Order: sequence, then structure tokens, then C-alpha cells
Amino acid sequence: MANRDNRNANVKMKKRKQNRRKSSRRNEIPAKIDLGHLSDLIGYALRRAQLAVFRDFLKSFSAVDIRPTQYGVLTVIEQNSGLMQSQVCAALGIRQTNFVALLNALERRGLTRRQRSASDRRSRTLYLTRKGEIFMRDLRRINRVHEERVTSLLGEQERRRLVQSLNRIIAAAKNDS
Amino acid sequence: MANRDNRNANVKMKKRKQNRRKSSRRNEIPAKIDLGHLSDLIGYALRRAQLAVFRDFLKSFSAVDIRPTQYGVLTVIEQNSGLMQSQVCAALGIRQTNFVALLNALERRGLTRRQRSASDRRSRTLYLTRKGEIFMRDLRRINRVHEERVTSLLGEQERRRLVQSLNRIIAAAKNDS
DNA sequence: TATTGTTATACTCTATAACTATA
DNA sequence: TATAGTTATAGAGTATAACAATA
Repeated sequence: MANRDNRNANVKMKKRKQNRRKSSRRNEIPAKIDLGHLSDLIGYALRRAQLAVFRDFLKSFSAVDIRPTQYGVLTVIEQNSGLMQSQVCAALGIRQTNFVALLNALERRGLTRRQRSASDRRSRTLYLTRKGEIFMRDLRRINRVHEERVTSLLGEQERRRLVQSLNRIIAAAKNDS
Repeated sequence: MANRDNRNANVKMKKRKQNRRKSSRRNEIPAKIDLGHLSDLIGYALRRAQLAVFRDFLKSFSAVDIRPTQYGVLTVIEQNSGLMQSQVCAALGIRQTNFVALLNALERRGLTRRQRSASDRRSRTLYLTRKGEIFMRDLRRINRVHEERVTSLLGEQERRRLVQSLNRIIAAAKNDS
């Protein structure tokens, strides 16, 4: 992603780049492959773009060993102290059954803790530990850099429009079954 | 996706909806959960939107039992008859090692076929069978409906802009490592 | 009877290593 | 020696069923 060093964003000089891999040395055409209408498919474009952004996210967060879903969970707990597990799951579209191991891992690292609710002893409410709160400062900083790198590809305005469109799709899906 | 029936998109009447699940009958607040800056995160929005669109894709193509990646492979082969496996993989970002089973499945269904290349007998070139070509007409029809449903959420212009932005991100990622 | 959290489990995707046959 | 395709395998991510404790 993003100009990590000299990366020229220009598509123009692809001719030079052909020789990166010495493949083209003989007969093979480097074959400008035609994706057909694929590149105009929303689903396909979404998938490729999402993978690209996640790749940058993973690299950015590799030092702190945090995955996108974990960052989502930590953020929601931070913003809404005391939520039930089921509520966090619903908010993020995670299944309770898959949420357990995820939480266990965060708890083992001392970032979050569960507490039996007094009003409904079936449920457990979630909190960041002190350590978790401090950790979140690092995460937010890392995330800011990551976001800025992605944003630099589009510019502020286009980025805002993009997120708006995406949220429109997401909102529509929620009214779905 | 998309207005499949009456779903009122309004957030307003959540008061009524509380009683859907008799939960709120006592003290619990239905809790408008704060996603924090999550909803403004490109990666998060991309992920949720991609899942939503794929869900619609899967439902649309369930009758013909075709997954997004399979549709991509078939489309590329149709547009570029005679490509090597490795070329299709590179174009779509699939690993050769994972491509084998995928191709086997398409071949078992009689949609594609492999042919040893005369010029380089290590490689195999890919073609649609006659059956595969006919099948593609169905797929394109199904895909058109699917795309129109997604597009209807945004309008033509916004959709075009969205895809453009996504492709900009994708292109930048390619210049990456 | 229904719900919260849990375990066990299975299936899909994706990733790595090692092999074969060709080049 | 390197490359195209292949196998085996391991790891995420995600899905369903069934259970205990509590409502």
C-alpha cells in the first residue's frame, strides 16, 4: 500500500517494470490480461481493496500483535464500558460462539476482563483493564498512521465519499433478513 | 441486501422494536452502541460492505452453485482463452497451490479444460468447454441482476465513483511489495 | 420456555513446504 | 538451476449443534 518509499503511483511506466522478473526474456508475452467486466464488479473491487487495506493494517499492527477484529472489539469496549458479550457481538457482526476464544485471548493478555452482571447473572459485562486502556493509546496511534497512509491514496474528500458509500451499503444490508 | 420486503430503514422507531425480543421488559437499555471511530475506518467499512455484497452474490448464485472466485476464474478464462494457470492466478491474486482444487472442481463439472502447452510442456493452458461457454450466459445474467441490486443502493454515479476509488486503492497496492 | 455464554466440531480460505516434470 | 503444476498440510475465519446456568 501507499508510498512506503519511492513508489511512484503512476501507472505510466509499467513498460520498464516488465523486466522485474526476467520472465519476458524469451517468447512469452507478459500478457496484458483482460479481467473482463471483473474490474467493474463492485464485489470484486471491494474484495481486492479490502484485502489490500487489511494487508497494510496487519503490517502496521504486527508489532503489537493485534488483528482487525481484535482492534474492533477493543474499540467498542473502550467506547461502551460494561456491554454484554452478546451486545458487542451484535454490534460487530461476530457470532457469540466465535467470540469466546477471541475474548479469552484478550483476557489472557490482560487487556480486557469479564464481570458477571448483578442484574442478570447469565451475562457478563466487558471492560478494559488499566493495561488495556494504556494499550489503546498505542493502537490509536498506529491506526492513525495506517489510516493516513490509505487516505493519502485518495485525498480527504474522496476518502470521505468512499466511506459514505460503503456505509450506505452496510446500512442497507442491515435492513435485510 | 436491498429492500427485500417492507423493512423500514428508519432508526426512529426503535422504541417499538424493543419489544421484539421481550428482553427490554425490565431494566436493560437497548443500548445504542457506539462504534467509536470504527465506522469511519476504511478497513472496517470495506470489510462490512464486502461481506454484505458477497452475501447477496452468494444468494444470487446459489442456484448455479458458483462462488465469487469461481466466477472470477471463469470470466478471466472466457476473456483470455489459452492462458496458463499461473497467469490466471497472478491476474486474480490466487495462489497456484490453491488454484488446483478450484480448477479440478470446474473441470469435474465440465466447464473448463486444461491442455498441455506445446511450447512449454510444463504449463497447461485453460479453456472453457462448450458447456462452459453456454453456462457463462446464465452467470452473466445472474450477475447483472445482482449488480443492479447493489447499484440501486447508490445510484449509477455514486457507484461509478465508488468502484473508481476502490480500483485506485487496488492499483496502489500492486506497486507495493 | 427462552437466553447467555460455552464447548466441540466442521467447513471454507488462505498459506507454506516439498515433490515431479519439464525447461 | 529455475519454473509450472501438484500434493499434503496447517492455520485462520466462520458456521451449526448441544449443553449448563440463569431468566
